[in-house]
Amino acid sequence: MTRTTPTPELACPIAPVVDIVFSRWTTPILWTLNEFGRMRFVELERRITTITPKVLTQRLRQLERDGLVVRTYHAEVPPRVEYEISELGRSLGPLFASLSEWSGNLGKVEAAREAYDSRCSTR
Amino acid sequence: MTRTTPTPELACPIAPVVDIVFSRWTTPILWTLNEFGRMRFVELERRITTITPKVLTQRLRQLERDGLVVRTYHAEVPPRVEYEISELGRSLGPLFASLSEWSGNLGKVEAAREAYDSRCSTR
DNA sequence: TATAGTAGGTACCTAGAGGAAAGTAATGGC
DNA sequence: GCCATTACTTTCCTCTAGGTACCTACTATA
Repeated sequence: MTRTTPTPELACPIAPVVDIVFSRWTTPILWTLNEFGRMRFVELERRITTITPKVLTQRLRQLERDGLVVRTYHAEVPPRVEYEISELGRSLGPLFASLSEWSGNLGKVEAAREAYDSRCSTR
Repeated sequence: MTRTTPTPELACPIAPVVDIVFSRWTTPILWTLNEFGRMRFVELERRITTITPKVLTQRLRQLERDGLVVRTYHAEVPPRVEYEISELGRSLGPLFASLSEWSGNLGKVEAAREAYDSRCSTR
């Protein structure tokens, strides 16, 4: 988790970024906050329908620690907590846009898979 | 693995791309092949120093199936296999460049972490 | 004869991410 | 008195990516 020395596989300079930004749940959370703005815990939970509260809390804490998300706690009667993307997080916007654009190629990936699978099953 | 129906968390349109391209080892493999061109198995193994042959094979097979990497087998005396990035894989180039650029922000992430940790330990 | 090199395959194990379900504190509404 | 709501926390369990270690076939070279 805490890598003090850059590990050798990081001869690849983008691996650390992937580590921080792109995992199963951090990506949907960041994308949602970037797309729809400030939001409460339950609202996030409802948008990212399949996430469990435990995991949502874990990922949000991690993203807050990494400075990508800002958490605001309002000590009210039913507690109210708001999450929003930080300035640093917002700087990922163009990246998300590129990814969104590249997702147009998912059809090609699917086609490649089918071709590969039929090549293997027929022989 | 084989998601026939788009799962609900994929209300986030970039999650599937992340699934295919960004994991611990697929990223360094794709980046290396994109950066240094066609390469043999052992050469990849040596560049990505900490990967084990088992995992390298697994990831290469997956990337080949997804159409991102092309494998060429030469039935020679000591067998020779070459891997290169496909055209589809090459289309990830700009993305990698953006990521590489964003990695300049890793210092900010580290600073945010230290700030967060000191905030928690002092109270 | 033995060793090294290539491109893997196989069996077994561990760690960490994530899922399920229930609990918690505080209080307003019925 | 009881339930609902919010934002979690806790416990327990599963599943899979990845690691370790060893094996394979084939041959050139020392």
